[in-house]
Amino acid sequence: MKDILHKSEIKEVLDILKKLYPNPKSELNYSNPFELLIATILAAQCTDKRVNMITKDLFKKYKKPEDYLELSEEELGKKIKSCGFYRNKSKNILKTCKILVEKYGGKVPNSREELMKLPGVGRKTANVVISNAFNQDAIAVDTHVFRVSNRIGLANSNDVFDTEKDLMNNIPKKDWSDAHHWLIFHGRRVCKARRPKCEECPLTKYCLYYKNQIK
DNA sequence: AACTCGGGGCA
DNA sequence: TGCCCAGAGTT
Repeated sequence: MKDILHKSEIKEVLDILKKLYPNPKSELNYSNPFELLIATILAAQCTDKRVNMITKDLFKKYKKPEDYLELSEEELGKKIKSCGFYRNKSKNILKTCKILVEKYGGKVPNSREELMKLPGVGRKTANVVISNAFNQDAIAVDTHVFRVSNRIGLANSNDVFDTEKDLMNNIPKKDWSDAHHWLIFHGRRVCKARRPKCEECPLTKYCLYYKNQIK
């Protein structure tokens, strides 16, 4: 028996989140699959605003995978330094670009399986790319989406894959993209990993985590 | 399952 | 100063 809210409660929760975060558009709104891929790799453990600062400059000169092959790890590392973990990210991006050129003709593959073979691309990044750039059914589960959705009862699993399935079952498809951002915003501002601000949260009426806490 | 990578924003 | 951050790879 899964500890998940009823359909009617889920609808109310989503309505509350919608009002709470009326403008859920991410800073990472790249239409180009390649730029979306690079921006999402950079976004690991880093806010979208900072990634946007980096890519705004980076993408002026480096638009295609081929463009990156002339860069050394040190050179690219310097350009992306402010987003953190820059040595790993630089190395992975250069390897990924090399693979994109040599194996995929400079294009970004459109399947999760192929994307996850690329260095620096895990399930979350792959899901971001296929859902946003290739219009496929997927919900990218990052730490915020995972924590918040499992706390309030939109999902019930300690596994990312099952959380994805729960969310896709419980949220209407038209809301997937927005709900992804609602959960992230709420996770950052209110439903934080440590010291969640339940006293400010309009979802406590429904929240299973809150109900378990107060007794 | 635990560890590593990390500069920068903010209290 | 210390805490925290739109993950992924390695051991």
